Amino acid sequence: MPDINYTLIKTAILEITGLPDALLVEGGEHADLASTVAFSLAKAKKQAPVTIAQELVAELRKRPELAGITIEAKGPYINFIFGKAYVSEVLKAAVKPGYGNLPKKTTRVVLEHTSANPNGPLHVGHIRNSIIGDTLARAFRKAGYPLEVQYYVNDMGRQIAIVAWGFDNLDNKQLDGEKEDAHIARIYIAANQEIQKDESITQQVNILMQLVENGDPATVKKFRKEVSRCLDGFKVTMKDLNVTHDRFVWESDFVRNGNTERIINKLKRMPQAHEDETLYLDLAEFGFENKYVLRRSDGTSVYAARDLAFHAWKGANFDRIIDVLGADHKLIGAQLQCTMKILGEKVPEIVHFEFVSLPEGSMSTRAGKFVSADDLITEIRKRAFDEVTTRRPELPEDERRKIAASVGLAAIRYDIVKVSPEKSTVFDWKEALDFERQSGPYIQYANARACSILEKAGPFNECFDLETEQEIALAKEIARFPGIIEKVVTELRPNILAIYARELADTFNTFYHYEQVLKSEGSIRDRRLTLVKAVQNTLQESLQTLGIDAIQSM
RNA sequence: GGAUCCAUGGGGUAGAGGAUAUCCUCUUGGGCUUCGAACCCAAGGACGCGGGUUCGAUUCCCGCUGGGUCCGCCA
Repeated sequence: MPDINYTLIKTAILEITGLPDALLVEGGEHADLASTVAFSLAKAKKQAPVTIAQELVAELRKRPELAGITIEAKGPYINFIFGKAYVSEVLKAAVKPGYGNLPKKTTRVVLEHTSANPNGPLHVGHIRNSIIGDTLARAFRKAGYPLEVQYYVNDMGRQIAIVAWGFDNLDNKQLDGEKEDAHIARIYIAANQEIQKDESITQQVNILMQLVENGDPATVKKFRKEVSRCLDGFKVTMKDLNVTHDRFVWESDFVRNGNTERIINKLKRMPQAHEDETLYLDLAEFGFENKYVLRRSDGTSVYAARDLAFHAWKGANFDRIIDVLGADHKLIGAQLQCTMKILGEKVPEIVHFEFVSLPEGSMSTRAGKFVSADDLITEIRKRAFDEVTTRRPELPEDERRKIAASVGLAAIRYDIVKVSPEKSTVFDWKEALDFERQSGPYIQYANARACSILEKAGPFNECFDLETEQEIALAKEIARFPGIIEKVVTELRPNILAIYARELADTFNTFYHYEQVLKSEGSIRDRRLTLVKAVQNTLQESLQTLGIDAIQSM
């Protein structure tokens, strides 16, 4: 949404009509902006909306500040079409590096994402979290926010105790070429099978959990070793996905440094607190029917208590807290928010995404039912390499491998980020491996094509005066980019950027097929090259914000 | 049982209180001695059901149906 024109038009309508809302809507193919105020004035003025629209247009046209905008009534709609000066301004901004960067902010943001339990490799559900989180992180940085991205390491949960038990009691050899996280999953799955057979093992696991909570050095060391190994595996996967964290925060630190105990003591004094065998909060007055347990009868803290301590710490160090969590965390997320609020602490904003399941049902690390992100990455690179080899047989192999890695990454990230977080999805190998058409590679291709034109063109004089319908349509699409970045960070919906990037590529492809660039001459060639430069820059900025390589050749 | 999210062409998806509902796939028909066909153009096909709010609802509210998720001294 073009800010200056939007504001001018809105102000003018409000002044003329005296209404509280200018009822501005997207003009679609009719206009750049439209207003439906004529409808709402109809009853008060006792006139037909069509008549009112015509009168308003006459008034609006008298306004000097709207001189550059074509204003016309079409039936009851008032349409605004922006002029050439506007388009020139857009182009001038869009050819510059960093187009779409928003003014620097001072609000310190902390964003937590992925935070998968270190008991097995990241699977295709976890990476939905990673990719939504990482894309949001990139958008926040582009929007000018100082940002820290954190991974919360759950290193003292029951699953880790089960892993530790498995390493102590089962055949724990790492297989040849087996990645650390895959190794841990294998032991974890085996240990769970043993527990199924022999319930007394649960008792041994409980003891391990008590030991770790009390800081028994040997047990702490054991837990930490396996958790670190698993994280090493995660880091490889995340590097392949171009996902980065600034800091890994360990859950056990919040027990060790006393923060958990401190927040529990504070919570004990709350009217909602109850202490019998366990310590829990009754949040019924806020609509939660179950107990919010903080401490077990054996005195150990549960996840919720440590999570509260973690969030209190985040609140002390940052102005805005954002967590990316799966739909399974909706209830505990809401309880966390509720508790932080009654404590008078900063309340985190939570971005929930719905589950990724397999055609045969839900994924489960414990049951060994999952598709690992590593397998997906391996497969897609293989396919991308074949595709690159078919299209570009003349390139040396290492270059084809590099392109395949970028294309594969684009396919995975785009496929995941393009879908609204609130939609649950079913993982499908065939669709995941299809990187053609409505995909990341499609957008990369548009960028590569624009790069190729610019390279062939050589030096040219920038010209910002566009003429044809296709040129102007493309410039207006380019104009939307900064507003898209703004929208992503205010609505916390990275899919908006994914859809925009695809639409920009669509518009460029249509332009490309309608208008000659290199074969045109003089100022026509100059202005079209300028436009190609602007769209290339915008595609590149969009792709980079999506965490996708804007490769120049593919 | 309670809570919560989702429901758009055959399949997958976007969108928004307003003008002819987006894109991919699919089917059919066109376009490469070309600025890169991982592309473009044309045609076909969809807002689950019932109420309500509104000048106007596919979009907001309620109910129903179907599906996901959650309701543990797990995390």
